[in-house]
Amino acid sequence: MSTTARVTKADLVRQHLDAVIAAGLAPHEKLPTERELADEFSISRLTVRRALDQLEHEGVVYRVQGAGTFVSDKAITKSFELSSFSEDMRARGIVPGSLSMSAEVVGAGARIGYALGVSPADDVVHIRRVRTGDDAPMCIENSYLPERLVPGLVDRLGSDSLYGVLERDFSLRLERADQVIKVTVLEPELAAELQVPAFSPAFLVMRTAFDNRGRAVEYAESLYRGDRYSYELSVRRHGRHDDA
Amino acid sequence: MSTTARVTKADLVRQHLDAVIAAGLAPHEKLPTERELADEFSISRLTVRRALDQLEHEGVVYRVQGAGTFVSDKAITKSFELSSFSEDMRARGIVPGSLSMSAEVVGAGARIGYALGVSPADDVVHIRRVRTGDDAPMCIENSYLPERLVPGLVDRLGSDSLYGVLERDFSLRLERADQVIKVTVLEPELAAELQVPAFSPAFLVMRTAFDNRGRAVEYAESLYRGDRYSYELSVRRHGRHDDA
DNA sequence: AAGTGGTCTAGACCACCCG
DNA sequence: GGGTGGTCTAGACCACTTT
Repeated sequence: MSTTARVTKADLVRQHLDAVIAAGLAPHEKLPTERELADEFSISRLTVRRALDQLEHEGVVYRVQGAGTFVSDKAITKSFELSSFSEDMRARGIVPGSLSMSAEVVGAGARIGYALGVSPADDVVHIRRVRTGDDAPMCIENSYLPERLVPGLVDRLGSDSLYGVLERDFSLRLERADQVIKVTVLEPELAAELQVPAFSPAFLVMRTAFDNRGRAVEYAESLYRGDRYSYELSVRRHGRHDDA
Repeated sequence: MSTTARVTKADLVRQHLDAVIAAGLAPHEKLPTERELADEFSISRLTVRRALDQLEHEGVVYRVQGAGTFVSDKAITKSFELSSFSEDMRARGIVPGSLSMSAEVVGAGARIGYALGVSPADDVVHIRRVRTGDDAPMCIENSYLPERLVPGLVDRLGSDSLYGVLERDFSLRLERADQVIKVTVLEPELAAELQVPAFSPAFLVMRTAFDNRGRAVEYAESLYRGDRYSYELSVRRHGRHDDA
């Protein structure tokens, strides 16, 4: 089904602890010690620690040196992830859809070329979509991808998700994205497409997505209607032992 | 000076690699192998991997199994971090300041009490500030903290940063925050405080910050003017070996 | 086939918290 | 002082990419 997805021992421990906590461990209750878990699963302590590292990273548990590992106080809103529009909507319990789509190959031009790190004269695939959530217009999205990385993409765009096509047909897996989020007000034409009053406030999101080799694969500018959409994200303190 | 801040061997390797990359390694250039670095520093490979884990996490390098570790393509907009307003502004090269501040102890009430996980009848410290960037109003911020966690806070609020006081006087270190970001338009009174036209678009940010034990320490509602402020963040694909 | 990163082991010592 | 998490070692085998 999914793509390789090797299950490690640390994964098994993490899932076990997820289940144990969900089954009824209250906030601030103590988990088994790392050495106990290592014995129980007949694995090394380091492997147990990798499982706990991830749970701590997600805010599910916290650790106190010399004392133990404990369940965090609050149920966590899932950490912010790179996700497609469809995944994002489903995670919110909204049914995603698409009103219209057009795709064509055009010259990159200065702005798009700069964002993707290609020459302004290079070809890019331009995809424009109006996305819906529960059948209401939600977002106008303009995506641009270097044609060189996705030859023939325009002919493969069915009703499938763009990210699905990228992974299946081009072995491109997006790993990271930089986003800049601004607020704006909608010009009458765009407001009409989103079925909101002219000059309504909206999010303007500029996203550059990169694959596992750090290559810019997609640059997208999206307008989300402000009355229906919100960003939810979880941030952490860094804690590098640096200076400056 | 700082708070303990033990320097690990992994930290030294990371700083070394940071410097090497900054000194002139181009995107997609190959770093030394993990085994070479382990020999060079006379440490174990696992320790080298911990340093590379962090650099990969920050988007500075990427790794390809069977091939090597490489410098990422783009200068990274630093991964999104929990930071105070002052830190945030300084990171953007803007001088932070404060126009006005008021602090008082009030009853939590339903909404604030719910956000902080305390009784609506409990006391909270309410801090209202108008924040400036390069001497222009940037943000109106209303913060609420459970009085029980920060007794006497109102008397200790000088010109110091709130987060600094929390750590120094109360040993509260904020580790994580959940944020919801919406767009809104500013009522005339608030617009006047931010020195923008009435009904200008703005960010409305609701943030709950937690300490290392997962206790809600601060709930804040902030209004950022939309013409001067933008969110910049970097997101990654998750890759939990889960399902559902 | 050789080399690389990914996972894992069975220990060790240290720093810290608690009874 | 005993137990806990934090760091580290010197190996090992596997999966993968490259030549």
